[in-house]
Amino acid sequence: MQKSVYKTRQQDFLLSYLKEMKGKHFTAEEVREHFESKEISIGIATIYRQLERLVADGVLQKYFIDEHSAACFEYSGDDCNAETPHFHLKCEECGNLFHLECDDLEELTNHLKNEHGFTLNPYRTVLYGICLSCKNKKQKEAK
Amino acid sequence: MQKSVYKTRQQDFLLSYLKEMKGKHFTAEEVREHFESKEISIGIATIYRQLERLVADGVLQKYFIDEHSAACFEYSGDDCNAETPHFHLKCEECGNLFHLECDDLEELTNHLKNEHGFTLNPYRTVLYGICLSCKNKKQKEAK
DNA sequence: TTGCGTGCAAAGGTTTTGCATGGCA
DNA sequence: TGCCATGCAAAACCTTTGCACGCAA
Repeated sequence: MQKSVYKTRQQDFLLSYLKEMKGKHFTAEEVREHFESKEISIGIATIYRQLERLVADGVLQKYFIDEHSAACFEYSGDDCNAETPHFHLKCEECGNLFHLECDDLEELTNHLKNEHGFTLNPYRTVLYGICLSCKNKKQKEAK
Repeated sequence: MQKSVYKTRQQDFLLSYLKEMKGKHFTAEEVREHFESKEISIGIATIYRQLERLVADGVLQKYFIDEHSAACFEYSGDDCNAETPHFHLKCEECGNLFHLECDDLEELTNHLKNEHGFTLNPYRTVLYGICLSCKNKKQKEAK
């Protein structure tokens, strides 16, 4: 997918909404609902096409939280590296999504790059596990 | 989903196949094809139901490699911790999947646990990024 | 005027579900 | 015999695609 040649009403609406949602994640369906509630009509196919284009441009990040539910998108600005990237921690128990600042995990990124030649994409990566409160809950139950 | 109450022919076939596939990953469809080629008929619904049950039991791990393609399953034995767990590295460029031994990333696991109270599930986690050969390829192209 | 972007509806692929049947205990 | 597991087909779900039309440049 390449950059758009024409500017359209829909693109403007979309982009301004995405910027508004910076730091939050959303699905294609949620975008559609947002505009529906504002009585702005944008076809779902257009939304998918535009989101996909923005992902290709690197303006938008795409990742999956729940297996086989809708894809999540997140606005990360025009230049990923200028922003503070973060990892996503997903609790398998309660389903909550935590954002983890990249600083903490720079080691990981560097380790992968230096030792394994693997350039990690923190945006797309979701770390699964159990969060603290759920772990505590589980331990109590076990007693 | 709870443990099965009755033992069935299909469960036996499935489990022995899964053990055979230890360390490799497979989709529900691939399981179906395997048995079809052996002229053993197991309905796809049964396969999904059994796989899901085994995931709940912790015997099987489930993760997604490609966004919105089929889920991957992987047999990890009766006790995850007794085995050598590994992470999955997925190259966004060539699509290859690399297995990464846990030893290397124990630091990460410990860091998350100690600093953030997050107990990582390495099996389910897929780290996305660019592998070395793809990175080299890209740099050549850029010249 | 040219051809890209849009919208609709249909199709696509994976997974889940309802319901009748088969088979384990 | 009672009830769980199975199989089939249909449905559900998210996403992509074909095609005609509208609109930006």
